[in-house]
Amino acid sequence: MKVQDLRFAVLATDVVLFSLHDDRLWVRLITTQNTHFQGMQALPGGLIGPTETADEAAKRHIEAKTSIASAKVHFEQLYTFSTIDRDPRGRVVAVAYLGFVPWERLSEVERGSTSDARWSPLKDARGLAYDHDEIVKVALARLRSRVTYTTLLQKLLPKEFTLTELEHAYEAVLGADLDKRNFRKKILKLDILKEVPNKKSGGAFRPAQLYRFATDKVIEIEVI
Amino acid sequence: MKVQDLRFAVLATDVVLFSLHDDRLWVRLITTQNTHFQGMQALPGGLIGPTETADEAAKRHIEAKTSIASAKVHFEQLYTFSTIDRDPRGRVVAVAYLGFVPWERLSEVERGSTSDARWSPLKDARGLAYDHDEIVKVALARLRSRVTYTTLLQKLLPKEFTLTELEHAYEAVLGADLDKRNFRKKILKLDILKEVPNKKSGGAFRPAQLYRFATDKVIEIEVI
DNA sequence: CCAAAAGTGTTTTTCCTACACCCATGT
DNA sequence: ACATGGGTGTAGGAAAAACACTTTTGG
Repeated sequence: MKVQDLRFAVLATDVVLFSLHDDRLWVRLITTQNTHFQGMQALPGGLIGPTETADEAAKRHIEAKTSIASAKVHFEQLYTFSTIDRDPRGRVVAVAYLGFVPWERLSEVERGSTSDARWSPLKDARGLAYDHDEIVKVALARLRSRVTYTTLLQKLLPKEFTLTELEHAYEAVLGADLDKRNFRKKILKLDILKEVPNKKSGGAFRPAQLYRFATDKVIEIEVI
Repeated sequence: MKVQDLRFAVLATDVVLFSLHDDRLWVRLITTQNTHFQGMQALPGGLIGPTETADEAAKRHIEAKTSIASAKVHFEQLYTFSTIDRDPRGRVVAVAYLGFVPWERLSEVERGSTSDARWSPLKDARGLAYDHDEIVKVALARLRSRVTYTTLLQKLLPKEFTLTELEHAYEAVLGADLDKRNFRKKILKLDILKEVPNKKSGGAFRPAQLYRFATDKVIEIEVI
């Protein structure tokens, strides 16, 4: 076997970029240029270059394909998909990533749609090109799992938030209702939140205390 | 950019193959052939071929490099390492796997050492070639984490085992002592074990009840 | 003063923890 | 009969679950 023959595969990355808005999970989708999947929706992604890591490629393609500043996005490696015929153009091995961005950090243009990219409610994100339905399925399972034993949700929330907003975030991701009083007792006892001086007066009702996470790092916690 | 330039990387797989024996974790190591790491120990692994998935390559190399039948091994994808200079020979992206094999299922030759391959206590597995120290570190963290919320340990135990053996397995992996009575109550309440009719009479003491896992599948459980 | 979400406490039940002795067997 | 690991119960404390009313604000 010649060295050239060893380099048979193209390396790519695909990103499942999540945001949380309107008590629902959203995913950023693009319109694929691949003629085999004419006009279909797909996950943003692209090739990994000779001088960059998979992480760097994921960040680069998020910027290029979805017009969202990658500095706002928290990335985690998800899984590597290496099925032989997953791309009809040839052998492409994809290192898939999870991305998380707080809706509140997005600019008007980043929230918007173009003919090339848009936010879609997660539950409508089906019928995607390639094996991207499968990737989204794995992504959601990983997200749900990690949310129960880490502080990953902070990457989907603004810096400051109310306990009700945090509870709704858990409910949206887990697809389950939580008891308000028990949730508050539990989350405060974990000692991962800091009260901030300000309150959020959102309308014709009592203003809510704002909190932030004590650290920017995603850490392991007791199970929610 | 020409198509040939896109195929710059060699794809490889490395396997952290664990076994449990003598109340300790062991890892299968090989002697690397790479001249840059002359005579050093490394994880078993090798190139991914044009007509196989990463999973298939991991299985193939475990057979070829460590003389252990891959049918006995439970594989899980660990992480993909894509640092640019991780292999001095050129760009190699490695899809790393965890492997688990019950010591009791190994044949005499599979348990043994050759000049090419051997079992090493996990805590002695340092100073490995490439970035394999790092891969082992990630592997142990993943193993410890998964053991607490899944039935993964079944892949390191024989089909039938006593509760004491199961407890010792948890203690070896987690590096912590557990209370015998509380452990038994907890694990039995989870309802994942089946009593089998036989007992294990190991010597000059009361024979122990044998159990097996109710299912071969690794499932999620409450935290141990 | 009304609508809307914020915020709070108690009781019951379940689970966790700590801890020590008798049992069945082989030699 | 003794040495060895197998096997069991209980009490006290902590955490989980279930559950409803008062507070604060804007309109």
